[in-house]
Amino acid sequence: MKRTKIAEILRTEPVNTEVCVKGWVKAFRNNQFMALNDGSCAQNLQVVVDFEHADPALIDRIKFGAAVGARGQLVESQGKGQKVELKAAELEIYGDCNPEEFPLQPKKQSLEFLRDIAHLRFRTNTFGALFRIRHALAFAIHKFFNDRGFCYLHTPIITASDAEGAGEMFRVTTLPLENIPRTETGEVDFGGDFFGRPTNLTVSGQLEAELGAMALGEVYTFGPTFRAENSNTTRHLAEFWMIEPEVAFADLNDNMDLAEAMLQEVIGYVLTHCAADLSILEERLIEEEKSKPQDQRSPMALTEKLRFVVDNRFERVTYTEAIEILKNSNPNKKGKFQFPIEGWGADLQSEHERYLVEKHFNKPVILTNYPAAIKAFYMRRDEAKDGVPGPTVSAMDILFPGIGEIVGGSQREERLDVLRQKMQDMHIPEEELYWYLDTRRFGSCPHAGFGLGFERLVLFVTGMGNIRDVIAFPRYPGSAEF
RNA sequence: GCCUCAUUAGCUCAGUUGGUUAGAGCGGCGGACUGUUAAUCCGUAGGUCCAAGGUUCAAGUCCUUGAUGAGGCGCCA
Repeated sequence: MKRTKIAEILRTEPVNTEVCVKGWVKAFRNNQFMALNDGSCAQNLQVVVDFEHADPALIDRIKFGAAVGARGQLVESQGKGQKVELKAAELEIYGDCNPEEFPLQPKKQSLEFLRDIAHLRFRTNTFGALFRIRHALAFAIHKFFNDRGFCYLHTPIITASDAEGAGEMFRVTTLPLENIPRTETGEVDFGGDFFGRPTNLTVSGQLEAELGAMALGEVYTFGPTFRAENSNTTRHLAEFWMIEPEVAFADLNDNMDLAEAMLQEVIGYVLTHCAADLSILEERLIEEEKSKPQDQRSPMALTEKLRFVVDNRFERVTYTEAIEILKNSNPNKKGKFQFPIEGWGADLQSEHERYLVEKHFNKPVILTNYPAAIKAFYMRRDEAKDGVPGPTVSAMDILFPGIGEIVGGSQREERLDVLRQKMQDMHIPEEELYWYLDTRRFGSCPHAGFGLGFERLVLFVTGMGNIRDVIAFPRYPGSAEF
């Protein structure tokens, strides 16, 4: 008999029909009540076993974690806690699960322990909910761009340019590491390497996305991204997924509008489509925060926090205005900042960003028009402005409470002469990026785009604390298990 | 990479000023019960106290080094 997914059964409640379900045992109470979960939704289906007439050897194999199939009548439940249940006429054990060896237990287990058994943590309620939400977010992002006529562009994962300036890269090579070929001058001879030149894993698809936008108009990438930085934080991964839209004939304001609309729409999608999964994570968070002192608990529950982000405009502030706010802030005056605000020009530290987002504005903040000196070469130089001490670029960073920077983007420098000058100033070799400069030579136009760290978005939406817990198999310094 | 903290049963943790035989809850196992909701009740087993050195009559406890983990910072998405 064809199996029906539990999500389908709980939605349609086909009482008094015969159904077949297959899943994993979440609990077996009273020798009689099996809670079965097949991953299609957060809820379990209660399967009632006729223990008086069933084979005791079979009953004995119904253990936490076992894979089981059940066929029988779906009936209204006699007990409280569920509307319908399955009266099992036939049971089949697909895979036994020895409780003496199975690392998971039907109880709360720490996220750190579960990270060590990441191949099994999908089986927990928390990670089941989390990965369904992660999927919904990914889908909502594609839907958002598709609805607006964007073209999904697959940019290369292996790249030969190391001039992108987005951090340390992973080298890709087929050269024998135990016997590296050298040139006469002793340098590594990449002539015999697979691509005949040094190559790396991509740190960004942006430059290639710009090429696509210069013809397709509106494109976005959504792919794996790699950074070989020795970053040990709850917000960094060596392998993560990034969304990078790029829009022709768009300026910084269009860019901000797009990013804000996208974040609000995809979070809204999860609120309407993943209510049960969200409430599992919300409960988990509330439980976890019970052990924290009152003043360290979040002021809003998870769904309330998400609703707030969806319903309120993000605060848009220039870097120059932010410096003024920070300079006059209480923590700065009282010397509470580890890095005091000296004046215009320095990059903001995370304590400053946190103050702006979590204390001063208490909502997502878009910081714009940063000093040119602390931003990438491809960002568009602004016109000089009264009250702004130095040159700035049309950059924007979106800061979220608890996460920090979730989006980084800019209007791009479309003027060939200005771009070449900046590359020269920042020692970026023109010959390596001739193809990038060609877009400015032939039919250049104003355009803008941004990068969204997908795991940071998942982190925010699920309320998890560590980015290593929102990707199935995290890669970070010293860790590439599974 | 830097700073702080942690590592004791399968899991989560307690362990006093260095002092006899190392404790709990949950989980496991055995049994009872049988409309339960992380079922309940009774019983029971389970330990290289992260590793290696050191101090001491005596180390889970103090010191040194290392490993692993967590949190913070930097880099950034």
